[in-house]
Amino acid sequence: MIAITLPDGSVKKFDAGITPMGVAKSISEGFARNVISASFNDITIEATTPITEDGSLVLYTWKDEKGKQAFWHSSAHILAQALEELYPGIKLTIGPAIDNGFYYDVDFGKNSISEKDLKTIEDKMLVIARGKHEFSLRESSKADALDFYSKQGNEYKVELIENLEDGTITFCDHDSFTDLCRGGHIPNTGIVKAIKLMSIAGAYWRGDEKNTQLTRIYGISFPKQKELKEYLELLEEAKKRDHRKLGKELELFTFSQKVGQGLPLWLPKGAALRERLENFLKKAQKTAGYEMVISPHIGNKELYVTSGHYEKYGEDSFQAIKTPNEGEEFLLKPMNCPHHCEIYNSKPWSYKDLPKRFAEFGTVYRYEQSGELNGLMRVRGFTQDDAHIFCTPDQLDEEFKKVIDLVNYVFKSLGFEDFTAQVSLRDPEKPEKYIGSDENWKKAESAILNAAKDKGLNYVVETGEAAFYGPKLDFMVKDALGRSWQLGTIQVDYNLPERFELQYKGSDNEMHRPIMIHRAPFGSMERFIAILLEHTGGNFPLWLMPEQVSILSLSEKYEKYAEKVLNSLENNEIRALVDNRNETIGKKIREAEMNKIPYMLIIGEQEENDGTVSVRKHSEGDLGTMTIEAFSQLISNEIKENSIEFNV
RNA sequence: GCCGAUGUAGCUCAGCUGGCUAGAGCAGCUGAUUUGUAAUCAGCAGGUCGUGGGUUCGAGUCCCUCCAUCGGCUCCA
Repeated sequence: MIAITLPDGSVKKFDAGITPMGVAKSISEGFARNVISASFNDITIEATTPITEDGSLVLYTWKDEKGKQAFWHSSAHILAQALEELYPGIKLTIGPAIDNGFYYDVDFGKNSISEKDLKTIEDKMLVIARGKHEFSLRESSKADALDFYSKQGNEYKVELIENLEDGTITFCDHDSFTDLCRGGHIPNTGIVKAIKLMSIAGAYWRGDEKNTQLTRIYGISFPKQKELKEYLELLEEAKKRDHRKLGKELELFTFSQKVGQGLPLWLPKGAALRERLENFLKKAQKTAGYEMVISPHIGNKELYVTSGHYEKYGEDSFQAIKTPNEGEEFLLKPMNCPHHCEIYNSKPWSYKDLPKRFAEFGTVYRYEQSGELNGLMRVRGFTQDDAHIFCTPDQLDEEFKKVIDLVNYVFKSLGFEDFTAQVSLRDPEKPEKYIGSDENWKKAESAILNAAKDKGLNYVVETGEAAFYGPKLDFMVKDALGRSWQLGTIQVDYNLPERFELQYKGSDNEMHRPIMIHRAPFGSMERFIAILLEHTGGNFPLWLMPEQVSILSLSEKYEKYAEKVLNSLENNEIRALVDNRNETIGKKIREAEMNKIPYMLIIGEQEENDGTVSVRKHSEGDLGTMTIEAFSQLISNEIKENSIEFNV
């Protein structure tokens, strides 16, 4: 007999060799029908794996993340089988489950497939699934495994196996198909009822550009047809919140081929929105002791030779600007920090002057790969809400924490509750990728980790993700499709102060090196607004709205009164426009609704006589009649309720 | 940059296996209408079908080049 501990803490006795499915059945037959995967002592196992010792068992259904992973991973096996049957001679590589579905990377050799072929593959997969073939894990010796794939000429699987230890290698069989696999499957293929292959993409073997490019097929599957339908509808809904679509509809920004790809043009409403965001941050930064500076869009080559960026920005970047002066070169600035270092260097400093916090909405230009450009999310010219803090080593921890406070304030004010913090450290195995001493890196990394812990941030640590000049703390937010984007960033830098020979006089009357913190709460205005658009669907907080109120006159007869209402609102700093066109009120309302105007004021004879306005709220409807003063109060209350004070 | 897809009026889209002057709705303009909570009516105008080549008696439709956009990969200061 063995003792099995269940998640609720209860312990049950079973004969050795009981399977998770057996345990599930002992709980209830109905529950057992839904169990598709399990983990034993925190190791994922099959629902059919016999258990031979005491331990704790968790059973997973489709509703659990782990269950979904097993489900999708198993679906990848079905995809692989379908591909092998349809395209004999292909080489399979890896096929994992991902957040939303699964993929399989395949080497099609000389052949290639296109999206037109997906339907055929899908149909084949469904036939396999309906066969209700059981997945069964089988151990194999390393020699046998190598032999199996060598015979097939599959160098990818051979490479994978070579990196595995003998005795830990398993294969998974179902139907006539077999694949190298460490496990984590559902009991049989029949549980997969609905399959949709989403897209085809190129993906490099082992994620390295130098390797062969494989064909990646993305798919998703569900235990019920209805769930697939719902998922596809969800994707359609997400498309409505696409910032590119909303940006066009709300006339916020545009792109022009003549201007160049990745170079956004801000339209009046977008520019106004952006200015409002900038002012919001400027105000908080003033409270936090920042000073605004301004630097030019280009800098002499020498500036970037000093900073170390010159050699880093090679042929894959915007090229240097030449002048009539022989040998003179300027670079379009890819970042603001070198300029700010020179601002720091404009005069000598005492430790009593520090910290100095120089802030600038600085526009930078980077030649991002064409395939990487994406609306406002990733562009070639963008404005960072940049600032550089120059401080003494003693001040570093506190300054870092203050920046976290500022970022928290910004995110909270704009309703980004759902973000993750990521601490990016260097890859200790590739020191050649980074500039700066080992000792300084260690100091900087621990400063970040301490601050993140102290501020109670919910963070993950990513090794090898650091900037080449220092470790960083990034704030990641998801877009409408669930893709993660970096917004705010805080980076410690020991390198630039060294390169620019920054210094200050300490209390000991000796010269010292300050430490530099780069930080940008928004990250960039472009990406931040893109994410804000996708989160709000264009229904920004009232204080940010380009147009807060639309005054809709019932007919041209009420033009005078409309103007009076407008003046009165403007006196209260409410942004409003009059719609005095010769159109029906229904049409004016419809257009205002579609333009997401927060409030509509309908005015006609009655309102003019009573000195009132009839208020309609976006997507909510009629709020009734009130005086202009009462309405102004309503607006200012709403703005007040949704804003937070920033204190240091 | 690489893999796959897309590119027709300001916007959203139709145009089947190549066949006469390329269509619709919305937006725009003109006129009528002066309106009570999500589209008033009528008329007009608007496109060298992303670009450049090619195949063909004939190309929006087929082939190639380039450009841009989208989904991924790689990269990311």
